[in-house]
Amino acid sequence: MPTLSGKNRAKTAELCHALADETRLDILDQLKDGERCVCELTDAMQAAQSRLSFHLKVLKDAGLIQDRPEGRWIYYAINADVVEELEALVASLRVMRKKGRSDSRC
Amino acid sequence: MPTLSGKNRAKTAELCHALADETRLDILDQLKDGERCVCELTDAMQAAQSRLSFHLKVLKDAGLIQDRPEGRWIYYAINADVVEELEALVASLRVMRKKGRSDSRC
DNA sequence: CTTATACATCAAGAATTCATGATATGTCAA
DNA sequence: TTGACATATCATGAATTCTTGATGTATAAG
Repeated sequence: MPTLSGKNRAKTAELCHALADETRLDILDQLKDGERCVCELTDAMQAAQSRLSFHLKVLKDAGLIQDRPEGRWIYYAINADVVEELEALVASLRVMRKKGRSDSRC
Repeated sequence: MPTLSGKNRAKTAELCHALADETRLDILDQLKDGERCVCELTDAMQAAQSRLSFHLKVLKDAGLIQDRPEGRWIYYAINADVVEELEALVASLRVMRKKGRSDSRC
């Protein structure tokens, strides 16, 4: 579970960093409807193969996508579990309704 | 509304980039329970003032936080609207249940 | 066994991001 | 008006990230 504070904070930052690039958002948009192999992505997007490979690795290292080798191809798909964790993370940002100041002062 | 594709994609990347740093996650964690001025954050966290100011600007430019000047202090708070937009964005990553391959091929 | 295809990885450089220390701006108090 | 405090901004350098083109590896077809 990625969290704002504590020992998982670095993992949270890594997850968000994986989302912080337009090429990678494009990839996720392509994967939204199901798995795709790299050559399909290369066709659909305007990106050199090594560039795609680089970004797929960033997404995979962050845990956002999974790969499934099949013969000569490797199929990538969004990791549904991590998406649920992301939802929990964003939910933790919901502002407390009590606008209450703390008792600290400068 | 930040989206995966289309003209808001850059805004989405900016939002996620703002979340992709441990110092900024710390700041958001501090703001979770209500607004704080910079000096309170400086006390609570282990960060030089100029460093905090830099990261507050990143968060503010991305729309994640708002500021409210009051006398000599500036109070920062999480922007609830943007959090809701983030929730919608993450929801759009939910995997379609039909694992169906598309009709494309390599 | 040779060749083509799908993909990963590497090396080098450009661009961006971040940290730090110094300086600037504005507000309040004495 | 002088000085202290809260905060922003700037300049510099270090570190990280991204792109590109070249090379490596595995698989499959002929």
